Amino acid sequence: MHPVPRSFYRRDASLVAPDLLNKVLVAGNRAGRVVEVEAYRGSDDPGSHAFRGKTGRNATMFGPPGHLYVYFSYGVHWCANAVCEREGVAHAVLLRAIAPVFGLEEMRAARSRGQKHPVADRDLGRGPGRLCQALGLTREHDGADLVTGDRGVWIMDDGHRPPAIPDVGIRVGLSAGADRPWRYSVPGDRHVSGPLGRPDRPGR
DNA sequence: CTGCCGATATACT
DNA sequence: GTATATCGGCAGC
Repeated sequence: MHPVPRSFYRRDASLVAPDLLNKVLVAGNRAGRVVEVEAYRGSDDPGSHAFRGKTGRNATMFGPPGHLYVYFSYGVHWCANAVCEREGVAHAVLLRAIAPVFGLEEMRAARSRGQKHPVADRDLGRGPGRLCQALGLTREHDGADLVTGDRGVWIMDDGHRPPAIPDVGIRVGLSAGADRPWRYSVPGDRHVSGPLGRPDRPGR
């Protein structure tokens, strides 16, 4: 069990993304296995926050690889990405879903606040906003180093390999760049969000 | 299960 | 003003 090294991230996000499947995302005393991701390729990708250049929000994407880019979405939810490629090239991999591994009750407490019913295990980390809520990731984790764990957040390799043949599909919630097949997930895993999490549905 | 709606920060027209 | 890398509640099936 060791942190994924910096060199892992210093590549095109569309190559890093499928390799992140089955890695372990750790935040404090909570952890989950990454089962769904999307690649965003900066200035080459009209679906990327970085397509039109650097802003206050996306500055972390332009920094060195192996750091966490966290942004606020729809004025409601946080979403977390692993920054890829060398400094100045704004590639990133959106962490879309985890299968909870450790700290389930902390996750459930974080996810159930202000809700009618306690959240089921399957829904703790199924979706990018839910993933951040379950792990307690917010603005204060933007820029965190995933290799050194300077803010208690790491991506670890426990020897569990990525799927030999991941499910591949189009990215969720975009209009610009919607045609690019840069969404990857672990086949058959029930913690995957959207159509790929429901076998024999469109999107496969 | 599906579809619609509201919440509302950030970036852009 | 409009769009967005989302989610939860509710209506209806």
